[in-house]
Amino acid sequence: MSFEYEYPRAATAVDCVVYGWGDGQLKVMLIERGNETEEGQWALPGGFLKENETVENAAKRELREETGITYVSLEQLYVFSDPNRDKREHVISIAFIALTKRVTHKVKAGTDAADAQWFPLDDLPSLAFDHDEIIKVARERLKEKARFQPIGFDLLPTEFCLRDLQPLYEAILGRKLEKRNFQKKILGMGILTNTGKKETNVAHRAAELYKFDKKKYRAKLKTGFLFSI
Amino acid sequence: MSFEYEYPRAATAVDCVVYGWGDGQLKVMLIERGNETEEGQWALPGGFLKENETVENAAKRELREETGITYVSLEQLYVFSDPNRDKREHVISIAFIALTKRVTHKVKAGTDAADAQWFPLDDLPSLAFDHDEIIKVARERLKEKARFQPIGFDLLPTEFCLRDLQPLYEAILGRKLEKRNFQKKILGMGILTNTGKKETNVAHRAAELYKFDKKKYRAKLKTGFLFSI
DNA sequence: GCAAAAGTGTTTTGAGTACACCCATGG
DNA sequence: CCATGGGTGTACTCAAAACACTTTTGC
Repeated sequence: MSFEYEYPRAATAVDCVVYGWGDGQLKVMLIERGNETEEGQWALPGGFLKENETVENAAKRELREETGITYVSLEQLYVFSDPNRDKREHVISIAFIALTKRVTHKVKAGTDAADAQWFPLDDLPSLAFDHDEIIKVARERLKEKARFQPIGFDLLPTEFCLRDLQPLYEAILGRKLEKRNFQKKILGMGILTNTGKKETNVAHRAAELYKFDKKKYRAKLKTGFLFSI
Repeated sequence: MSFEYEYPRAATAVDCVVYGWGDGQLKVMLIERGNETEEGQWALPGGFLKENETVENAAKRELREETGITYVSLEQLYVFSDPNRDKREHVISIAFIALTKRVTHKVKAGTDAADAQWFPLDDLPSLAFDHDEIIKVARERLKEKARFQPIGFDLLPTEFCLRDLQPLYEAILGRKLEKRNFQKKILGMGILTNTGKKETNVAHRAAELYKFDKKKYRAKLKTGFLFSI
């Protein structure tokens, strides 16, 4: 079967930069390409847009199919359209950033992917296509975004302590933060709820566990509040 | 002539939300569609991606062809990919935001455009496709972007006075600013150069003319400086 | 000289910074 | 009872906000 058009068309693909947080490091999910172009190379999860599908749905679908990852926050990152970015032909890629809480969940290689694995952001293998470029752009975006949007909570478990949050922000922003001021700022925003629970299995005073309160956050937004680190 | 592919492909288009500043108002450039789908409707300048062309170049080309606008700052806005956004078939649109200094320049309708015209942002005609949605997203982006990036200077002539800059920012941000504090903040940033020249033809004390100093701005950025209004 | 808008001084407030300290817990 | 890290108090600094004032210019 084949499809005919009056004018030439570039193929449309989606690629996802999936961030996770584990072992005190930012991580990115990569797949090892199966029986296709650039076989055996590590690459971002992604694939071609199907008929009558939004790019958002394509990204969700590919992520599920190739890595088993499902509930994540997805956001458009950038469009990469250099005619030579894919050796085969002109393929434009709509890149997405995804944030996930579950770095330890079972990752399952699927369709088109020989393997799927988390890699520390600062120790990545060589990548297929222009995916190193995509990751570079994504890294910048993550940093910018973290300054003014509460994305830290998307990378941590639902309940977390401030001792978990601070190193995460330090990793994203690439600089040290002062404990006291970080705590005052975050708690002072009034967008966290104290669960009353405490950390367990630590050899010192247990930290309190908080939850991000999306309702409070949205309400504050409407009154001109700006999250800012 | 026709083009055949193994799988179905959506068509790729680009659309530009071009902002201008004139008569104390934010304006958007629209074209009246010629001999095509939705003929006679007003729409954003844009069109289909050509073979081996980046989306950025396509946007530049369409802008030139349809409106005669050339040197502008262009930036990716968002990808609109609802399968029903175009009645004909699945067309995904890569939308761009463009800023231009020259609201009064000669606008020339060209290929595929019966007419091209500036419209005040708050008094737009009904639009083809999902272009009202695109403009809505662009409006939000402009506001966000203006908070932390010096885009105001892209909308004003190279030389301008603070009296011009302030109402522009008030229009973009949708709120009044205090004269003294605005001036202190902008000049305090150290990214403007006083040209030594003054306003002319005003019936009161002439304001000093400034230039945005891109070099100074870039240098400051490296030292951690953040533009912020 | 008067109207109009440019341009400047100054106080108050609150957030960000830096540093020092007390508290709870496991071993 | 001590090491470890959680949690708190507070002085200092500086930018943002609010408001009042002086200066320049055309008519």
